[in-house]
Amino acid sequence: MKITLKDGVVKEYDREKTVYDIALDISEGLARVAAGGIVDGEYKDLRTVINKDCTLEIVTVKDPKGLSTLRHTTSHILAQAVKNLFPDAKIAIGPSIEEGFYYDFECKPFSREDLDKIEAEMKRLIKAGAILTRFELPRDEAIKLMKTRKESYKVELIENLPKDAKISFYEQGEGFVDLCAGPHLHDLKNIKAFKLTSSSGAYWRGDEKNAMLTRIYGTAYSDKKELAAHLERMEEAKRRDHNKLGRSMGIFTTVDVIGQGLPLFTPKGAKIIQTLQRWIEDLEDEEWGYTRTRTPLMAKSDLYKISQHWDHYKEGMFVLGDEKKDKEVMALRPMTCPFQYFIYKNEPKSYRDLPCRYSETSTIFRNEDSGEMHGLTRVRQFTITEAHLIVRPDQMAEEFKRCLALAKHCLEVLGVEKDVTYHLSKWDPQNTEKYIGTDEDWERTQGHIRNCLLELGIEFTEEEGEAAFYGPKVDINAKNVYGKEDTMITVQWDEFNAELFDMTYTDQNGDKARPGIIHRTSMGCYERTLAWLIEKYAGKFPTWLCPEQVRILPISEKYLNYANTVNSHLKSKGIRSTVDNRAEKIGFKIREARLDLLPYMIIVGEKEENEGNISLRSRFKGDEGSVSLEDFSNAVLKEIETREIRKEEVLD
RNA sequence: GCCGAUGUGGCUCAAUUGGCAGAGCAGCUGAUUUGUAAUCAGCAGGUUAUCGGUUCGAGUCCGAUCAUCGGCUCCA
Repeated sequence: MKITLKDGVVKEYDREKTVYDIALDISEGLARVAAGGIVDGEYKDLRTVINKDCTLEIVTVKDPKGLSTLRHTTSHILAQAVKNLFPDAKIAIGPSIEEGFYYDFECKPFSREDLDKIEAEMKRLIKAGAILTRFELPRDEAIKLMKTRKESYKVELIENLPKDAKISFYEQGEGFVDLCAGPHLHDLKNIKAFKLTSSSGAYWRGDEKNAMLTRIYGTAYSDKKELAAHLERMEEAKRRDHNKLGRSMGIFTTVDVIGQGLPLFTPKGAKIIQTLQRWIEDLEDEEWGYTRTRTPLMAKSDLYKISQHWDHYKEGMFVLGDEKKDKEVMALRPMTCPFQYFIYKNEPKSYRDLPCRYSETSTIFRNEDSGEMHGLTRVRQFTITEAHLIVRPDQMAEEFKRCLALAKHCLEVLGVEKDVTYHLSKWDPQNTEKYIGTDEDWERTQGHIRNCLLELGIEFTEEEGEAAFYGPKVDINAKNVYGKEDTMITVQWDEFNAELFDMTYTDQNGDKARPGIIHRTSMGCYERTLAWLIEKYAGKFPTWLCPEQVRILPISEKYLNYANTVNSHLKSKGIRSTVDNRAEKIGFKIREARLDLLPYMIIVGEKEENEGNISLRSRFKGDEGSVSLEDFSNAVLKEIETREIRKEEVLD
């Protein structure tokens, strides 16, 4: 195999030793070393890559760059295989993504059998083992090349590139050429482990006005072992999936005739949500200076016209009545903001009254598109403890930071503070008609939020086009078990609504002044938060959140009285305990309590009754032997009151 | 909303080319009174998501609707 190195030197390599030999050449300055470099003794993970300047580079596929290059090249092989098997297919784009890659085609939908055939063809191409070469063409010639190959999507892509651009292509064997900026693996034999995972539809260029293409998702790893580990992780994720686990644990269900996006919470699920709600409400009121409001679940359309939601989101609202026929048209509320504004406006406010922190556990309704609904994370009715802080301009930053601090506290208590990412959601300067306010308004308010985040030392990214139409916000996001990101908490900086609703206060000079508004949640909506907790803990909730915290298992009915005594003792302390009074063997009762993921089991029989104590079995340590009831109940009570998250120490 | 897949007792799954809807677990009843992950026996449970069509005959074939799942788009 001949390879032209950076400075034109042509070298002959023994294919089996290529990677090692090129590594030697790198040490002599003939090729370049990738970031991450070469790891001693790990030559098996090294791959050669063709760079944009046509140099070869050694990367290790454990590095992000190497891994994404490997996946990107695999996506090109996918394109080639699809073209071989379905010659009418047109190729669109095929990038690497976080867990793998995809490629979009204009083609009939693919079945699993199709994917298997495509995989087989890919394996054949990889075995044939072409060496990739890169070449560049002037824009005109590049368009001509793709036109002769009838690749209209590629033509469109090139036409959107600058007129004087040189367009790069990669040739990857058997005459297949794909438009690509690169880099790519140099040698197809470097693809050692890949899998096509699924197929779906996707709009060309992500725009629903465009054609629906057929997308194939796949993944690739440096070797078969890592691929197998990834697939095993996916299986584990499926086991934790709240939509599966939440249903099988009897936390929620859905019913055809009730409707899509309208989950029903069973006593178990309702108890968890009630526990969360009581905690949040008391925390806000007793420690963070909030007051509670209670406002209607619906309002006349006039209200939403003032707030401008009617213009922006009418399609997403449940409207009661017909605008053309009815004198009064109502809508179920899609948010609580304006209702609380009118609580503020109920009485004149002085600068001394501010900040007003109004919180309400409110149920809101959004008519999501039918394809959007998912488990508990995307529903048409949800409940959220949301607040609106009406504050003086000089208080905005301080209050905003306090909201972030409260959010952080809530995340810590739930044990998920390390699982989130913070985002400064900004407007889209290219799409200003979607937003209220001027360029300066947005730069200023976004700047305020940026400063708050920096002052708190929070790591964050900035996202354009993610703001609310009335202001920028901090979104705190978490990933579900499959890696898909959802917003859990939001804190928004709003300088517009006070004007829309003519909210004022009297300042120190006796003049009317305009307050600012902070919209915020201290924790996500209960549905989504519950989903997140189910997945985080795989159903093994911290004790304070468990609907059933202790189950007492009498050895036989003879000890039922003692079991009831123990139960009464625990209940009197506010511990959620029950007695399993069935005439079953103890092993059977333990098995069921284990499957129900209970934190604590108490076993009582002759020995315990005589000695006046209990035998304890916990989810954390297994069989803990004999303990005094008083010690146990005090310890559990403390665990519940401090909302402790105990580590599991046994894996039986 | 768009592309695709799926839908059989509470759950997991059977049912040959269109030919009697079945099992395990869960449930109920009875027996068993049990010492750290499954005691035994019996009983009951179904308009095969719904509606319509083809057929002598439909869980199976066709159509529509509903729901669930994987994505896309959207998400105040």
